[in-house]
Amino acid sequence: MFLHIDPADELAIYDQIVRQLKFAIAAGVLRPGELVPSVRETARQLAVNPNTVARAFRELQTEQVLHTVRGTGLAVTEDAPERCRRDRKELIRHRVRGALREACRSRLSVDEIRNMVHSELQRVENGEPD
Amino acid sequence: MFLHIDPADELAIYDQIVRQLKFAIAAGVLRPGELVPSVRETARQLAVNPNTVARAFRELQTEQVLHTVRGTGLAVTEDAPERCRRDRKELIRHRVRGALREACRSRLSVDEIRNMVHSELQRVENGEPD
Amino acid sequence: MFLHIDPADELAIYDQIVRQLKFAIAAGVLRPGELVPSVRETARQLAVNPNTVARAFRELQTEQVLHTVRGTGLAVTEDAPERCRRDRKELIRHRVRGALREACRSRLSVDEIRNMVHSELQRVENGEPD
Amino acid sequence: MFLHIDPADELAIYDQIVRQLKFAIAAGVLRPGELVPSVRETARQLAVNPNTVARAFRELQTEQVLHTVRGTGLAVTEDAPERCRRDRKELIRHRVRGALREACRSRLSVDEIRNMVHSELQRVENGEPD
DNA sequence: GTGGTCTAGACCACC
DNA sequence: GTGGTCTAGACCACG
Repeated sequence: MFLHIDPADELAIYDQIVRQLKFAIAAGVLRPGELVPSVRETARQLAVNPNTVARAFRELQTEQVLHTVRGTGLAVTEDAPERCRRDRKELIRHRVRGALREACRSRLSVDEIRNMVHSELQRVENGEPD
Repeated sequence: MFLHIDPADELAIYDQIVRQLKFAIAAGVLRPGELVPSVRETARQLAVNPNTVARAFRELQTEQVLHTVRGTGLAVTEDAPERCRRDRKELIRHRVRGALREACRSRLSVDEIRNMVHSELQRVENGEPD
Repeated sequence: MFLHIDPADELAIYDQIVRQLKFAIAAGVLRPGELVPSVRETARQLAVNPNTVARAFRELQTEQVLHTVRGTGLAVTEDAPERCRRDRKELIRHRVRGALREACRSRLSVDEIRNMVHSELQRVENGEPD
Repeated sequence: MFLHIDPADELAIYDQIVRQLKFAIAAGVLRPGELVPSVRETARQLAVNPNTVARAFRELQTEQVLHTVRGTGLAVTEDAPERCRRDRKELIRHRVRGALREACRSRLSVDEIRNMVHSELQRVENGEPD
């Protein structure tokens, strides 16, 4: 299973599911044509409300990342990987930009920002926890 | 006036006020002992409800950044600057960390992350818009 | 239901709610992980405005006594009992100290203070009314 | 000067003045017939708003502790000492009772309350600060 | 004039 | 259903 929910994350649960599924497709873990686990099964494994999973999958259908296969389930679309790779970069870029814009607004000096970014980048590379 | 509300910001209005006031204190624009503009006056200038401003100020009181001077108004506490400078850094660090953690989860390569961060850092330094 | 509002109490309604909830947790009536009654339900039962209850609960969140379970409600945190027991004692101590300090300032003799405290202590033990 | 204002006290300034004046009369520091300092002079010495002092004195007149001496000022009434001694005890008793009632409501055991009261009583006797 | 409390009712996102 | 935010407007005590 490539999904996991972090209840502490400020992101909505359905959004965590959406993103992680996109990331999995972008990374090639899930390939075009493959079926994703059913809403019920996913909800059970993540221990979340089925409505939440359904909402995530609905959103992915609207974005044409998933499509229904009648009587069978939901499958990854042909051009999902391309779409997801594009999205992935934009999502991250948007978040990075937001963080840096706030750093700027707070009047931290550019050097302070640089140092902070570098130290945090190292933490992340090393997989250090909070 | 050092406050302005950005309706497009996803942050709650009261939280925008809280942060900007802290930033102003951290930057020395507002000094210990000074009175902040009254709730009503601030609400008028920002064109928001007085309750919203009151909530922001109340929060700043529980964080001991402001304290009431009875019948007079709200004043900046003696050690607010230190507190605010500390808070500012932690706030930014938390946000940067969140952005980088998501980048990591997205399975972007470290190089891609690095490049993105650097290009965004330059944008911010140059004050380029969205 | 472990909450009740005393309109005669000089304490603000939201503060009565805060304290009673803390006392209930300190006493083990409400245990970690349990959901507290919803804002709307509590407001209905106490016949006060939901905003007032929400304010009380919000305060308990900033004190880390409650935490939100998204879309579900507010739950008692793991270390709330310890926190509440500590708070309870400090709250009472502060109030007792205030009373005795005023007694002292009033230039009542120590013996008079002693006697008064003892007689009041007995009243309270016996549950006598005002 | 027998008056001093504690800005940290939760009691209103005018009430602090009222009580301390009563306490001074109860203790015989101020005697019947004596003039109290003028509103202006008192306000100057305490560094508070003259309105606040005026309110305190007005209240003391209503309670017949002070009375106006035309063209001269405010004087302590004949039976003020008796009145003030009675008031003093009731004020203190009320406050002590309030503290103990809250202690009781908090479900602290009687022994815990006893211990706390005794330790605080000693602190006060020794004039220890907060 | 100031802040503090409370009510009433609306709208939102999330589960 | 849940909590969170915001608006509107009232009332209070204090200085």
